[in-house]
Amino acid sequence: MTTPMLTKNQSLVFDVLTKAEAPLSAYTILDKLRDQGFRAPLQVYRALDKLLEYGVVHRLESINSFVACAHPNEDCHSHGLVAFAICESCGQVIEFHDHEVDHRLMDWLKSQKFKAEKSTIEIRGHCANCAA
Amino acid sequence: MTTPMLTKNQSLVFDVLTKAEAPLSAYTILDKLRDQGFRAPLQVYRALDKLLEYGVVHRLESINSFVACAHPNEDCHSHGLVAFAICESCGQVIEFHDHEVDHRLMDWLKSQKFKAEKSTIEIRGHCANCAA
DNA sequence: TTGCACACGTTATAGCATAACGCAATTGAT
DNA sequence: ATCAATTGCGTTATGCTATAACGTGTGCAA
Repeated sequence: MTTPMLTKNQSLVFDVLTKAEAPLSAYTILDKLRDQGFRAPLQVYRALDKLLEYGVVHRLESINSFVACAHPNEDCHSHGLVAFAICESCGQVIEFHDHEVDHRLMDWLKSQKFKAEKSTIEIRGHCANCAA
Repeated sequence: MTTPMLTKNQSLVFDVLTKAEAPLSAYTILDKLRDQGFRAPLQVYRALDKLLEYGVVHRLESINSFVACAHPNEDCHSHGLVAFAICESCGQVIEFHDHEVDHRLMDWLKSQKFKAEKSTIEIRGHCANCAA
């Protein structure tokens, strides 16, 4: 998918996520945008829905947060599954794509005649810097 | 880990999950246990915490729900990562363990010097019965 | 110009999870 | 025996996450 022009709200939310060094919750984004006129959660969630649809933002299900895609110029939908390593100390996220893992999972799903639509692969732990 | 004797509350919660045909949210479990004297969410969450710790229950992060482990006699901690295929129509969950996927992910994590602690692999879509 | 699609704003509400308090039972070391 | 530590439990209150439902304005195509 090619990313359309972003609306004002979408741009604001995307900028906040791009500048952040760690994933942000929707409510944290809201707080960061109060000065630009944001007042309600829906303003954030609606922008996020679109950004997710465009593939420029990822949702981290295990921590109810959102990050900008680490591969801005590629198409996240085209390189298959995305995996995340999430540091529980510093919050940093490493994004990663692997065709081997993809294929293996897809083969299994196929053997079960399961039609995959969305996937979540998240590993929580400690990054190189934070691991004592 | 060997599973210790379950307390009354833990047994009640575990039974509900075992009998369920689909994952249940904590609040759904609460409602099903009101007749046995459950009154507050914490009663459910505390039991769930222990059952998760013992490895007899899994949490599905992407749908905020819980399922009994599909491999009651094995030790879920010993066979590494667990993956789930979750049907968005009927709610059915297929649980699955694959060493290939494990190793591939673990190798990558190692290359990043990332110390993994918890993992989430969840695929949402439609099962064989529900896929039109 | 009418109808449609879409983004937006607002209020209210639903759904998920935990903090903080106190009590009771158990265990185990001294 | 007794004291301290641990664990489970019950309750109230609260906080965080997400969406429903309503109405407005704008742009564009038939």
